[in-house]
Amino acid sequence: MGRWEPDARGRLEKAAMELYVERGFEETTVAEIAKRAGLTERTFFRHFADKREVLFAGAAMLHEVLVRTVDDAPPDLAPVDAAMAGVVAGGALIQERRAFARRRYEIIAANAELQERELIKLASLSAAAADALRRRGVADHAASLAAEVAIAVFRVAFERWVADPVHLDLPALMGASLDELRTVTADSGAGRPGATAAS
Amino acid sequence: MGRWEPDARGRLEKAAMELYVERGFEETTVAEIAKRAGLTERTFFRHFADKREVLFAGAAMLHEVLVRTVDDAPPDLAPVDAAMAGVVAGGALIQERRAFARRRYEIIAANAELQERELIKLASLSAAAADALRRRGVADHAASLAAEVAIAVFRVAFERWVADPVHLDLPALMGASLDELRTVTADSGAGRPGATAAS
DNA sequence: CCGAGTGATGTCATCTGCTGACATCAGCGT
DNA sequence: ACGCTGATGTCAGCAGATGACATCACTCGG
Repeated sequence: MGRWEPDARGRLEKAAMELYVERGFEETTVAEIAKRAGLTERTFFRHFADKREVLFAGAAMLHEVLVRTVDDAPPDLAPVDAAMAGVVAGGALIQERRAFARRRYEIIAANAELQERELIKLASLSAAAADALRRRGVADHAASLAAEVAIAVFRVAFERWVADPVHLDLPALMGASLDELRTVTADSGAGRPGATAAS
Repeated sequence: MGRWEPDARGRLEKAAMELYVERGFEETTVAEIAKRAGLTERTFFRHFADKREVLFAGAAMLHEVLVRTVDDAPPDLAPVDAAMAGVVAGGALIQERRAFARRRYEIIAANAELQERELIKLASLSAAAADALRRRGVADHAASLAAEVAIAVFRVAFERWVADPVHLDLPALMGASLDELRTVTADSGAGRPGATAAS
């Protein structure tokens, strides 16, 4: 038996989630989290860079899956479709943790600081996807744009998914959102692919 | 003559910008800013919600111009084009403060906390643009998507603009980026507007 | 079996961002 | 002249975050 109870990090994560739900993020102090986990404040900060990070540590897996999927996508897949494959894979992952994802979303939606952190995580996902596309030979700006589009679709689809208890299939919602984006984005003088009029 | 030197807020802003440039954002304390402005720490927080907000207070104008432009755009303009008109107007505004915009960008680029704030400001811009589009009768999700696309174009074009001293015309870069996005987004089986294969 | 080293944790001290409560005082209107 | 208002100052205090150092079970070489 160890000197300490095992899985300190896990206990901290659990305690933090509970408290964030019970009384809100701002109203929860790190000292309280640590106490509930049977640890000290100092130890909390050894496991998580800051109070917010508890909710985002798991995002590393998302990052990894997204990048790997883009890397492994068929080489002839168009940039946007490759990026979409990545976010769809991420969506599948999220769907597996449906209950957790929704609780987490609620917490984040209730606090501006957390939304900031969420946005920068999404931005870093976008950057990673863009890098992966460049690795496939996609030109610089095209890669950024395709990645931004995919993440935008991800974001919009995810919001639809959390908001609507009927829509169970996040990847499907992403596909639908991409279709919609293509319709919306299509040049108003339709049928002229490539052309544009940015006035 | 007043009891105090005039324009306390302006002095704080100036002092903060100077110090952020001189020694970096993190390394600057609010007490130092206040001291340089001839005021107290407490007064700083009466003018700015937090240490970061100094760099973002001016964004209100951008917000306003963007929304007004979308509202005033010809009613028959396609959603994406209306949103683009908004961000292009914003781009023109930024271009007028070219030197400031670049200094500010440097400061923000050097600090993660500031990037978080920047992202949430952009997100709120996107939300505002989407609302304006809905006011024009654009459907819910289409509005979100068109706004997200416009902001993505804004972001990418802005990065090109700051990075490259040769490209002086931000609005033009935005137009070009939109074209590129349309090319990238276009269905790979080109010429079939509306169709897709999100496999 | 022992002693040195390691790694996770605890303890303590300190900074800094931020906030509430209350005091101060010039200028303004009546 | 009087009181109100609004911008500022003063003071006290909490919470997040970090550095320095102590502790102690566990491990591994001898």
